Amino acid sequence: MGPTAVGKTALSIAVAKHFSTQIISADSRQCFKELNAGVAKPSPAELQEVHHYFINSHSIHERVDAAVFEKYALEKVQEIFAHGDIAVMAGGTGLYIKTFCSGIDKVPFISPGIRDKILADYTLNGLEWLQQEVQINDPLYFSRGEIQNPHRLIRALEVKLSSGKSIIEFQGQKKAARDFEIIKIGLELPREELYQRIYDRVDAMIAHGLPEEVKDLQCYQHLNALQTVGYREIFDHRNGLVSLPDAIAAIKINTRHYAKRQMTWFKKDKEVKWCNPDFNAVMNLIENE
RNA sequence: AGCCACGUGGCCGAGUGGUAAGGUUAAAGUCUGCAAAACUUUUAACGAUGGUUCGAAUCCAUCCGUGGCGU
Repeated sequence: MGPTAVGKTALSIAVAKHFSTQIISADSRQCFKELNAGVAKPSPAELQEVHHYFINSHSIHERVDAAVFEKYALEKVQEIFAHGDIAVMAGGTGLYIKTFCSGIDKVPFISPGIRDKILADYTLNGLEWLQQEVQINDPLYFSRGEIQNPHRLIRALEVKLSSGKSIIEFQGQKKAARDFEIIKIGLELPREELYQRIYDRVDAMIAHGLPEEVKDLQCYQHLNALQTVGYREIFDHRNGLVSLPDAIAAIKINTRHYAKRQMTWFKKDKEVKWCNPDFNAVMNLIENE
């Protein structure tokens, strides 16, 4: 794991080849086959070298979330273990990695209708309405949860309306047990170097046709999968809100913010062993475990 | 060397006499079903000098700077 552009892809391929195994990507955007120029997937040649799961495996029209990933990745890791002892996971989506490693609290199934209704009402009536609904229906969450955060409020509300119970009652369940060992390795670079790599990557994405790709996806700009750094900013440009140079500058800033959030997330996990994105350094960490 | 306008935090920007909105950047952080998402916190400014006034970012003068017009 590690921030975007730190060098996870190349390193994970080297490690997977060393162990003659395969890779499960843990990236919430690279799984979409419709997204290419903006999400820094492994190249076709790299995909040829080592088999990757969760790359191009889903469509932007499907719902993909942490629970979907958990189920998918657990299945695939068993397939890999059928042929060997070691599997490699590589990615930057902290929540997905966490869910794979220790599970996610089980919450009863929620019918799609409930969520759609809440979303529609929220879009129409705004945050205050949402807060009121949660206050009325789930005072427990309202007193303890993040009441400024629409996502969390919507989640709390759908769980309450669907199950009759507060989402808080479902939280804090026992961590899932896994029947394999996990070694967590974090890749890091000095901030300045990482930022330079981010800038270079963004310029490369533009050169490799991100604006054209975005053009073709514009009719899907409302989909969650398109709420993605690189795509949103170009949508803004295409919608006449900003110039292309300004959009590119915004992509660089937003990618930096993203990288920072990733580092904040990963740093909290004390099980992570940190090193530079260097093959020998990583192999040392693995052998010491 | 004349006329006009302007000079507020890194940037944008509100504020015409009562002690400085907001946005953005930057920094730090939160996180169990949209996570490349969403959210939270923090820092910091009235060009300079002098004057009027109980009180000036707001009014006056001079200077400095920027832009425009003129020459």
